[in-house]
Amino acid sequence: MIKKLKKLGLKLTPQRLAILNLLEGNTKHPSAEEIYKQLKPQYPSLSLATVYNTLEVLARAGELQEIRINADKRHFDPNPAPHTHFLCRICESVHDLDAGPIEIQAPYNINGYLVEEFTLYFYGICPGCLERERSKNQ
Amino acid sequence: MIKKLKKLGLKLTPQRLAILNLLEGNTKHPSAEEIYKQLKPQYPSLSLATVYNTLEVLARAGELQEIRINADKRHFDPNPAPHTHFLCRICESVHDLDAGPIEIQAPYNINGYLVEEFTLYFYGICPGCLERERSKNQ
DNA sequence: TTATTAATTTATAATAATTATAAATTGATA
DNA sequence: TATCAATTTATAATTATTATAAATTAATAA
Repeated sequence: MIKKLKKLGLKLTPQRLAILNLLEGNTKHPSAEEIYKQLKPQYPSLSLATVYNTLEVLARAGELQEIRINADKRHFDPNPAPHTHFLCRICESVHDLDAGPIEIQAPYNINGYLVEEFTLYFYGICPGCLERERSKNQ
Repeated sequence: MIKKLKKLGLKLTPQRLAILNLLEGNTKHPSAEEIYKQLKPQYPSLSLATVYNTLEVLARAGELQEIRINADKRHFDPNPAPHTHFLCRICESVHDLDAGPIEIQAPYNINGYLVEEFTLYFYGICPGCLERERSKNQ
């Protein structure tokens, strides 16, 4: 990971390492604000702008991916490989969701449109909220 | 269309009729701002808030659909039936794009997640911008 | 080890789409 | 035609994100 940053010609700053470290293996798909709030106690000088800058740089370098499943805010996934996501409309959590093989392979041409990438997002209710609803309605 | 509004218990206002009329058969997928600017000359008292309110009401009634393909702003489509869209990263225009049959049928359950709806968005370069790029690079 | 410098961080302001508010207006009904 | 709830309107508030510019710092070379 450190090697990757260097390879990209990026400076190794404590802020970047902290953000990378927080995201490593993280399956919660946090927003920039959430990342900021979680790191702030440990890095009191941390600025929200730095979080945005770092996420932007890392996303452009292909080290993570931005998830635009929520109209209100972006979420971030340390796994840059294309895969599908699910947004719960009750608790607003974002989950990985394997919907089986998806045959779309970008880039390709369709009706004269050059398709470079695509997003497939699922919306509904997550298992936790389904359970909670079930308990309530008893 | 007028019948539909009445059926929904919605008042028949000139603003609503104007917005519906503008969208009818419109394949440009305008944003709220664009709808507002187009109608303002003819309806000088029109407020942007009214455009948002009306679009919200009509979308909730299933008379049109919101397209969240662009991170910056929503677009609106008079066709409420599920179909796929394309966003050009050069001119930012939104187009209908038939990507062949999509087998996903909401609602259904996958891994304990209740999937109620999904979106499939394509990103790339539209035919017009491809042509323009081609001319430039000659 | 230290000086240099370009990259980065930081605090803060700006932006822009959307939503909330509350007063004024109006469509639908009796 | 009067009534009233629904709607419109102007405007302020909200909120995520981006821009700005000064201060700081990581990396490099002397």
